[in-house]
Amino acid sequence: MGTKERREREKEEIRQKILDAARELFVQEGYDAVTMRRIADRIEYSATAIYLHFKDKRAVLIALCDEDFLRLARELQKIGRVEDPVERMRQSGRAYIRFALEHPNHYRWMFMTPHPDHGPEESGIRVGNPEEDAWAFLRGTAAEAIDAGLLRPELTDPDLVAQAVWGAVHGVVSLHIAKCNDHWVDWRPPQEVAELLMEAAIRGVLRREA
Amino acid sequence: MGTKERREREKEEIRQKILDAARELFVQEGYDAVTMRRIADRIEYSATAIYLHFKDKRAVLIALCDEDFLRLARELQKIGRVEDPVERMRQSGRAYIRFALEHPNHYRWMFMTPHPDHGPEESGIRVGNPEEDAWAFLRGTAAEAIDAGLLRPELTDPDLVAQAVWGAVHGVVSLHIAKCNDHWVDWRPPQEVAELLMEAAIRGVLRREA
DNA sequence: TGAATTAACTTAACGTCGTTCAGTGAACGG
DNA sequence: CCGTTCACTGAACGACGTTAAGTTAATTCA
Repeated sequence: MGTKERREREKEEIRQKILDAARELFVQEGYDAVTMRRIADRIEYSATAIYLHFKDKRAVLIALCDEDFLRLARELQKIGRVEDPVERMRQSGRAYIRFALEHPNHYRWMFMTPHPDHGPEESGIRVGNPEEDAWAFLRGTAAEAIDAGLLRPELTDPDLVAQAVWGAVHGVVSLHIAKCNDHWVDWRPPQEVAELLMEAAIRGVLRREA
Repeated sequence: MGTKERREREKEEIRQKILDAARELFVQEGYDAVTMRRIADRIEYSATAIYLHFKDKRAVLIALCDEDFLRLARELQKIGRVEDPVERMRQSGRAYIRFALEHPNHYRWMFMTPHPDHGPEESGIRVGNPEEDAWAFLRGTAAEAIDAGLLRPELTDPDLVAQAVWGAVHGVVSLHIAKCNDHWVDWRPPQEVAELLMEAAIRGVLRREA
């Protein structure tokens, strides 16, 4: 009587096939190439079949990037065991930038594209769990730095600090992704720019000079 | 015998009408609302008429934002007379953020959307002229700060420094534009985040503490 | 076993989009 | 006054996301 279970398993398989096809298109040719019809072609189904597994195209993309939010969180988690919160932040920044440069199309969709009301309810990630939620990891690190008295005394809001740190690395890397083909500017490697900015910001945020 | 001149004048007028209609749609309803057919409706022409004045939709958007690059450059120019380059940079950052928050749709298109090979040749702005080119203004300010010996001695590349500064303000403001509807994060006002980050970065980049 | 139900899937279609092409009619030049 | 040029239009093409109706096969129940 395991027919129901088998059906669910098969349904899950197709769901994953859709996501895999979408990811291939997304990575290789970018957002515009991810078309219901082209996804369907790759998995040898009709375009409308996708609607049996996802509400609409947006849901496909959200599910796709859920997987990548998880991957990002896991990559940050790798360096979660660094003792000094400031050093941990530095290394998180580097990992974040590596992630963005390795998956620019995903990064664009995840962090450079507005998603109307994309609340946690539509996602499978548990908010606040640092193993799944990269933001919780960053915020937690900032809070640790504050609690350990490492930062200047006027810096007491971990959200504010974490958002500033995020803004710094995001700014450098998203500028690079959006405008690296812009010939107005003589671009420097984003890693170098980010290293400079992070180092300066950290120095400016620490309680005393070393 | 001024018929040719009159024709050119009329053509320029329609071009401007197209841009104005496109801007209205863009500001009020965002990128997706800017449709050749909807632009045409507003100016009471057929959609194909637009192609007599612009190569394609992309050209309309580029021309539209050219005007806004100019506006941004002019707003920066207003504070161009601040003596101290560091203070000038601080105020430029604030002006930049104000611009982004006042024109989020334009900002998105200008700085958060990749434009394949958008070189200066397609634009009417003269590269390097700080009155028209905001990037030249920023880079120049960074160069001044370096030349005046205000920055730490290892900072010798004005491009690197200027790109870091740009990255900082861009990061905060673009994160806000892209994700302010994201309920995962308890967002702080972008002005506050940017102020914190800028102040920290500046402090970390100056040669000595005040 | 055979009829009824359910689920997965397809085909056809709608309305939108950017863009192209074959006209049309008025203004212009000789 | 005739031929040309010019701004412009309407219909059309192929793509898009999405919906509705129909088909087919597996499952359930009598």
